[in-house]
Amino acid sequence: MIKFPLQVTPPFDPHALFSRLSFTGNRPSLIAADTERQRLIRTVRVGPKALPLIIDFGGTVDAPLASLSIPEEATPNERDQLLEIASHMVSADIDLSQMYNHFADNDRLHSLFARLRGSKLFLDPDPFECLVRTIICQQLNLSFAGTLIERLARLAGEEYVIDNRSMLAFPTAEAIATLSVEQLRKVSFSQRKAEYVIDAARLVVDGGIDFAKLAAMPDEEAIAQLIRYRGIGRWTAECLLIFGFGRPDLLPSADIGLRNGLRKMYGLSTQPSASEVEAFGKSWSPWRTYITFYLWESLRL
DNA sequence: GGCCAGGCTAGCA
DNA sequence: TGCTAGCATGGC
Repeated sequence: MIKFPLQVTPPFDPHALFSRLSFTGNRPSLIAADTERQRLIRTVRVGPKALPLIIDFGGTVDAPLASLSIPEEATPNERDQLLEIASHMVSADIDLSQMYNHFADNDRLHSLFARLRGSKLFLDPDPFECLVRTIICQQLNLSFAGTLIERLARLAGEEYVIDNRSMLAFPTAEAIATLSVEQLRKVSFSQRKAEYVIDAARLVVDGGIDFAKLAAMPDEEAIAQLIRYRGIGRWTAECLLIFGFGRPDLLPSADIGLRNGLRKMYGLSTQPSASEVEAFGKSWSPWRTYITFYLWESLRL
């Protein structure tokens, strides 16, 4: 492996990222997290090719250090893409100090920010993986969703050894598109979830879903395009824009985690409805994604 | 054992 | 347009 520095805008605290990974049902076969060494290991796709990468963290919250290790045989083009993907995954360019300053006189948000200072979203390396992961997560506890994601990867993804670990590459759309509903049923997917995942892969393969085009659209236009497809509702489209594209200002108002987080922050006796969430979140632009993320995070503190 | 889980669809009024 | 039963399985 050959190592390159990875610039990450401070403040940045990688500890939050590690504890969050297990909380959200990640399996080490997909993303290995070595908390002691502050090291993340996984494979990502550059085109159809799966390439391993290792991200190491260090430094301090206000002067973070990060590095990216990739295979020596990577071409210059692959190297550039891997650097871009790694930077995207750790939300390197996000400047949290702007958000902290923007809401400096909001007491509730201020204390939320103080407890989670430096927490950044950890994004999926590519939108297809994000879409499939999100569909699997629909209406399931995250732990079981993580199990299903690993089983899907075992059925259709390649196996690799990285850093002396046996790892799985997240499958390509082409590989998932060739699976049968029965194969997924056998590993505890529901009938519908199996259909949604395979249908999504086929849509990506045949160009019905074009991530390059979606990436160029404003949030609402992209959501409108995506929810035309069976199995992709508003929440799924919003999560794709958040975790796939890193869009900063989405409020997934139907999300259970967000509603529970709001309930906790405001000490509400019942879970707020989606329209109440909208009302709460009205003043959070242009940082609604990150405030949503901080409310998710607040649930495990 | 029962309720819930970082929803979505189809069917109905 | 708005509402809701049903989905399916595992975690707690």
